[in-house]
Amino acid sequence: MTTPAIITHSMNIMMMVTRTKLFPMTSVGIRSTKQRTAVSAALNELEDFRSTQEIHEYLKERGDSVGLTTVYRTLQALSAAGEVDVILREDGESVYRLCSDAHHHHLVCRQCGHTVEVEGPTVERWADSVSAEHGFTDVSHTLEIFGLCANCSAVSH
Amino acid sequence: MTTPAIITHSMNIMMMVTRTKLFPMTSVGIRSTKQRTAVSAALNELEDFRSTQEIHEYLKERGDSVGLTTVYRTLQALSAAGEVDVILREDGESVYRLCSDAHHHHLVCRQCGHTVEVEGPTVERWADSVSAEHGFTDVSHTLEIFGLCANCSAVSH
DNA sequence: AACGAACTTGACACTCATTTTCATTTAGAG
DNA sequence: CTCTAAATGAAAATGAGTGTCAAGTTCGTT
Ligand SMILES: [Mn+2]
Ligand SMILES: [Mn+2]
Ligand SMILES: [Zn+2]
Ligand SMILES: [Zn+2]
Repeated sequence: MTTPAIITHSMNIMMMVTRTKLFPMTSVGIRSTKQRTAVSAALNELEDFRSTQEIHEYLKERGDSVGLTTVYRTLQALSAAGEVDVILREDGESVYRLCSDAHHHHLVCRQCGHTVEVEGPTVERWADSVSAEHGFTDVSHTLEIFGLCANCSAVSH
Repeated sequence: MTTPAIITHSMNIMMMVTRTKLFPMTSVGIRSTKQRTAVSAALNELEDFRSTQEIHEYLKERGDSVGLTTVYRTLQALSAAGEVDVILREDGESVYRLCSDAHHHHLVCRQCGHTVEVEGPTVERWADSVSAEHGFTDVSHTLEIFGLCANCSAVSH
C-alpha cells in the first residue's frame, strides 16, 4: 500500500501548479516585467521560507539576475497583496514563502527550514474570543511553531 | 461598588512586588552592578513592551544613566535567563517586558502598546499535538495577538 | 510599427538597530 | 587592601532594509 514514486511525482507537479502565483498585475498601472516573473518563478520553486537575500542569490545562480532592490520591492509587494506569506525569523529577518490561500500557520524546522502548513480552527476561535473579552478590535495574530523536523531529529541522535 | 483608589494603589504595589525580577547573579562569575540594578528597576516600572532604546532613554531621564551597549547586553541576558519576555515587533525590533512566570501569550495594542497577558490551555495542547503528528521534536511556539485596545478603538471613532 | 507617458529598474548612498572592539573601571573573593 | 576576572561604555563596524534618481521598459495610443 506504499504510494508509488510516480504518483508522488505527479502530486508534486500538481502542487507546484496549485502554488503558482504571479505578481499582481491586475490593477491598472501595474506592469509585467521579467524581473517580477523571475521572482515569482523562484518562489514557486522554493519550498521553504527564504530571505530576500537568499532569493536574490538563488536568482543569480539560476541565471535570472535581478537587482537586490527590486527583489526587496517585489517580495514586499507580493506580501502586501497577500500573495505570499512572511514571517519574522528569530533574528528579525523577514522570510517569504508561497503558501496556500487559506488562513493557516506554520510548523518550521529551525535546523533545515522545512515547513509544514497547519490549521487550527480552535485557535482561531480562541484568539477571537479573548480579543473580544478585552475589548480589542481590528485584531490579527501571529502563530508559528518552531522545532526539529523528523529528519533533523533523527540525525542529531 | 467602585474600587477605592487606596485599594487600587495597594494592588499596584503588590503587583510591582510580584513582578520584581533582578538580574540573575546566582551563578558564580556573575556580578551585581548598579547598571543591572537600574535596568531591572526600569523594567519593573514599565508596564508595556519597550525597546532597548526606549529603556535606555527612560533610564537617562530618570537619572540612572547606563550605556546603551550595557542596556542591550543586560536585556539580552535577562531574556536568555527567562526573566523577561521578548517579542519581535512587526518592524523586527525586539521589545522587552517583565511578565509573570507562567507560560502565557500577549494581546498587544499596536497603537499605544498596552499589553494584556492571556492564557490558552487549548492552544498549548493543539500546538503539542500538531507538532507530534508531524514528527517534530524540541518544539516551542510564538503566539501574539495584535489589535486596537478598547481605549484606542474608542478614540479612532 | 512607432511614440511617449508612466512605470520600473538597479547602482549607490544612506539609515538605524544591533554588534564588536578595546581601553578603562569595578565587584568581590581571598 | 589587593588582585584579577567581569563589566562598562565610547567609538567603530556591521548589515538588513530604504531613498534617490538617471536610465531602461512596458503598453496603450496613434
Ligand atoms: Mn490563525
Ligand atoms: Mn503557548
Ligand atoms: Zn529539519
Ligand atoms: Zn491602545
